Order: sequence, then C-alpha cells, then structure tokens
Amino acid sequence: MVKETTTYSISELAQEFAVTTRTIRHYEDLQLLRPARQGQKRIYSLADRTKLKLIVRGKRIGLSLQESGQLINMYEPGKSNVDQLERTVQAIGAQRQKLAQQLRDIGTMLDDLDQAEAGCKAELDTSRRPTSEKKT
Amino acid sequence: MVKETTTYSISELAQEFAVTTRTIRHYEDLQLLRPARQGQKRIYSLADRTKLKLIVRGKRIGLSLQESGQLINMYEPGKSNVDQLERTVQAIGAQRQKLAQQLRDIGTMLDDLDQAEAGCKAELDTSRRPTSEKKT
DNA sequence: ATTGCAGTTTACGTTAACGTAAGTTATATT
DNA sequence: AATATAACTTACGTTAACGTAAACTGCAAT
Repeated sequence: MVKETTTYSISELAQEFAVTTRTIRHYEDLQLLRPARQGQKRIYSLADRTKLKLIVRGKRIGLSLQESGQLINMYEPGKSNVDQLERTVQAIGAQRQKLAQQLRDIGTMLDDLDQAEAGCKAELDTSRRPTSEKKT
Repeated sequence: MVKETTTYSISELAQEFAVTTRTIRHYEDLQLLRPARQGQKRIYSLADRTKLKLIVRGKRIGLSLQESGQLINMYEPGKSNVDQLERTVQAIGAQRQKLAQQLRDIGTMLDDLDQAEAGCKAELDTSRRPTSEKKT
C-alpha cells in the first residue's frame, strides 16, 4: 500500500490564493507555515494550504499576521497541557468578542452605505429632471 | 439668538476614542479631518467627531486610512456632479461587496472557533478525569 | 551545449500608520 | 512673576508586510 498524499508547490498555492511566492515565503519566515522540503524545494501539505487559507481570510477581516498565527495555534492545541488549554479557551473567547464587534461595525457601515446610496440616487434623480419643482 | 454649537478639543476626542492626539493630527495630515482653528488650537465640530468615529470603526474592520477617507467622501458627495455621483454609487456597491465578504469570513471564523473550543474542552475534560477509558 | 523555467537565498527598499522627542506658545493658576 | 497644563510644530524613528533586485541551482526541452 502506497502513501498517497496531496501536495502543492509554492506557485500553485500562490496562484490559488492570489498572493506572490515572496509573500508565502514571508509567512514561513514568520513561522506561520513550515513546509516540508524535497532538496531545496518547498513541498506544501494540505494542512499548510489550510493555514494559508486561514491567513488570507484573516487578512480580509483585518487581522495581523501575528493574530492569524495565534488563531492557527488555537486550532491545533495538541499540547494537552491543562494550563495552556485554558489559556487557549480564553483566547478563543476574546477572539469571539472581537469578531462580534466587527459584526456590529459592519452592520452599521452597511446601514450607512444604504443611506449614502439613497442620498446619491435622490440627487441623481433631481439632477436628471431638467426643471425641478418645489412641492408636488 | 446666539449660535450654540458643540465643539471638542483634540484631547477630548482622543480620550473618547482611545487614540493619541498624535494620531488625530496624523489623520489631519492625511486630510481625513479639517478642524477649525482658534488661533493655533484645533476646534473639532460634531461632523469632525463623526468622521473620526467612522475612521476608528473602519480600523476595527481592517480598513486602511485611505479607504476610510473614501468612505467619508461617499457620505458627503455634495458635488452634485452627475458623473461623480454615479462613481460614488459604484464605489458604494463595491464597498458593500467587501463587507459582505467580511461577513462570510467572520461567519466561518466563528464556526472554526466553536470547533476549536469544543476540542479544547473535550481535552480538558479527559485530562481532568484521572484514568480515562477507551470505550464507554 | 544552451536556453529557459521554476525555484532558491540574501539583502536592501518601500509604504502605512503612527511613536517619540525636542523645543515653542498660550492660558490659567498659584 | 513663576509654574503648570494643554496645545502646537518639526523632524527623525519604528514596525509590519511585503516588493524588488541580484545572483545561484536544478531540470527539461531544443
């Protein structure tokens, strides 16, 4: 029975997530990824791909690379150390708080956008009507 | 009848939004705020305060200062220029797309956090039980 | 044999978003 | 009059997150 594992080259991942190879190597410098090697070449596993996906998603919602790194650690505690596990649970709670705040912020922004759009469309409407009236 | 207007000093705003005065002046350098002056001193209006609030909120969801600046412009088109108004409507649409994506990202992150927390708690549970069993 | 990729390392450069420090001014208080 | 407090300007420093360039290494196809 042969080991059949999915792997990726750096450029494959770069393409998939629309980042440069430099960026991916940079994440490795920061210890966010630890690809295997075949000689010099980096070989990325499915787990690596998942982490990268998480990082990219994190960036979209404004997380720093450091924060994404902490998230990654939360997802693989493994250490079984009680103290550490409890800290992780704490961190998860804190992260949830932040995300909840973001949800609120996005909500009010969407509302604001609605208002702004309505304002624009009203403006456009009156400016398209050659001579506007005062009361109708 | 006297003009009664609410104004703020730079340190008042700094306190309210938990930023430094340096930060607020920096936003002015970037043209995001244009406070009035009383001699040397900056006098912030309610509108300025609102803009600052928007910027701070923007930062929480990962907007750059430049992006927040664009948002501010969307909220006060005023120019009545049709072409410009249509561009603004476009920009509003684009911004909505981004926010929608963020909502999705946050959703999956919250799910992931749930999973991670469940994992941690399970671990904690078994590690607290002195001798664990294999099948129950 | 060489041309051309895809990948690698090393290292300096760049941009955004402030921090920090130094020296100045205005107002108010003791 | 002296001191404190809050503001101001100017300017250099710092951190994060890469960009960009140079020079090297396989491996494959012409």
